Amino acid sequence: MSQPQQDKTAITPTRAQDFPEWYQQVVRAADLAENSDVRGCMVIKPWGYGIWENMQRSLDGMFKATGHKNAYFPLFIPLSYLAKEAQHVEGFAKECAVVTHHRLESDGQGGLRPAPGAQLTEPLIVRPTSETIIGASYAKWVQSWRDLPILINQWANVVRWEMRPRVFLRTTEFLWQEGHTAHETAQEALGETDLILGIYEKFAREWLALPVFTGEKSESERFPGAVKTLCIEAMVQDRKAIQAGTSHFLGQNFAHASGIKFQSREGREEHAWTTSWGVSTRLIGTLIMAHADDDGLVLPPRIAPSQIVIIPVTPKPETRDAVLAAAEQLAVELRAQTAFGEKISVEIDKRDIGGGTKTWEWIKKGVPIRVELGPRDLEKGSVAVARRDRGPKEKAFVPNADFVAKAAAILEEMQAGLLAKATAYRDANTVKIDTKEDFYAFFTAQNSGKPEIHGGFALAHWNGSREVEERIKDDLKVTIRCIPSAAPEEDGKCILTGEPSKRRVVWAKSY
RNA sequence: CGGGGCGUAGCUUAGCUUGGUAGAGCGCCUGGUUUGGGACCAGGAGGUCGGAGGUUCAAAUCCUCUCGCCCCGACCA
Repeated sequence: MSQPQQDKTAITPTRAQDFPEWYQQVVRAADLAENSDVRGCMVIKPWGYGIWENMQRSLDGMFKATGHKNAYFPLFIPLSYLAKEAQHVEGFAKECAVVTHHRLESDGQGGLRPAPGAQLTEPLIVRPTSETIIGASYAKWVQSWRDLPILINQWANVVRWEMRPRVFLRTTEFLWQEGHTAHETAQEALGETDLILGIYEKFAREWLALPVFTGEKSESERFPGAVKTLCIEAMVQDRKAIQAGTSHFLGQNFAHASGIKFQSREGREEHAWTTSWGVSTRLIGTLIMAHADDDGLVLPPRIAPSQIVIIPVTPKPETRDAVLAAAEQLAVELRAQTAFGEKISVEIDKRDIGGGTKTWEWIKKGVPIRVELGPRDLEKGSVAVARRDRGPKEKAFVPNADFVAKAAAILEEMQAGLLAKATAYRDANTVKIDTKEDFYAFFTAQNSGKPEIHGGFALAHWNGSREVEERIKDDLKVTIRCIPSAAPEEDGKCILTGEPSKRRVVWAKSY
């Protein structure tokens, strides 16, 4: 049966029909990334990588502004380093790629095999995270309290051999930044952990248009080896939670493991207090699931690789050159405008393909503003402006100069609109729950065979025990996403045991 | 690693039960007609049917082994 035109969506299935499949289709339709021949490893295509570059640039600026510097440490970590921190080994040993040889030889059948004579005396692991190898350097660098703090970040790739990969959300190799700092006192290190969490929260809100809960992880969700893990948690459109960034206070655990010692102001030998923190290409997956719709990606203007695309309409060869020249001129004028404190980014799509196809490609890629410019517009001195936060057919004909003058304001309005929409959605699906029955009902789908979108964030009391968490996880696959830092103290009863509790925590199903 | 499923053109796949040597749609290329719009018509390129072995006059199809991928669980930025 053919669908009426207005019901047709660019992405099938829709979010409501099959959210995970919709996600995959958006990644493909927006030309962000594709699976490679290597299991769990993706190829990030230019449009996807452009988003990552913008994320890098913005975050990097904020790290630098708070005194951090970039450096780079090895991809390979000696196996023995990982073993230095007990919790850390337990957390990562199961998912490590291991390098055992340094040479290949012919296997006599036209193929290659690792040369038996070229076995490494100590295997190397491909970093799943760099605490241990960076710690080894810090141990050499730090002698005195005067050498502290060390505030370093690195942009790198890491490998975690996960069981079930999913593009951007959980890939075997992923790109991230990992900050590693060492401090003289616990208090200073805790301050660093908070500072970074604040940067992550600000970045999520102001750049990604994502409202997030900030808070601390419960013991069972903590980073392996950390004393305290802070996080930002976002809600996406299937109402699940996604951990979008973490900032860990590592106490002296890794300093002991790596031997980061210094002589204090009092002349005593002490271990440094360290932190580590990171966000990854998972943020791109988060962005997609939070903002995209049934016509494809919707990009917050502040993070879009191109904020405006100009689509020249060239129906007749005789007007083609004039239209292209006008498009170039419009691009120059727009690029002179400033939005969010930076030059507006503009792209002209001159490809020789059908106009409709071209328009839909840009809708699916989520470019914030599409501008059509054709011969009739030239005569009238106007352009046709379409916004990604409005319907695909909706366009406004505005005088050229007016559009140039208003472009920045439109982009900023769209950015604010996306945040408002995401916040309203998050708030509408965040509920206080006080009884076990309500809690279980909230997280149980009506249709168990093919669960519909359900649940959300539940703010509920908890007795603080690991047993309750595990019970709820086993029953419902629901976990504590964070113990929110902003939540006021409030007397209540644990959702499961009825024991007294001082504070509500955030529960949700998660990615 | 347990339990299911699947590997046929760039993508989605038909054919396999009942062996006779490969078909479609989309995409791609060329030409034409269109053109404020995901258009239409015509022609064309592209496949050692995941790999190896076996049965047979003959294998995408039957048998054995092997590799890879997807889904469901435990784990995770």
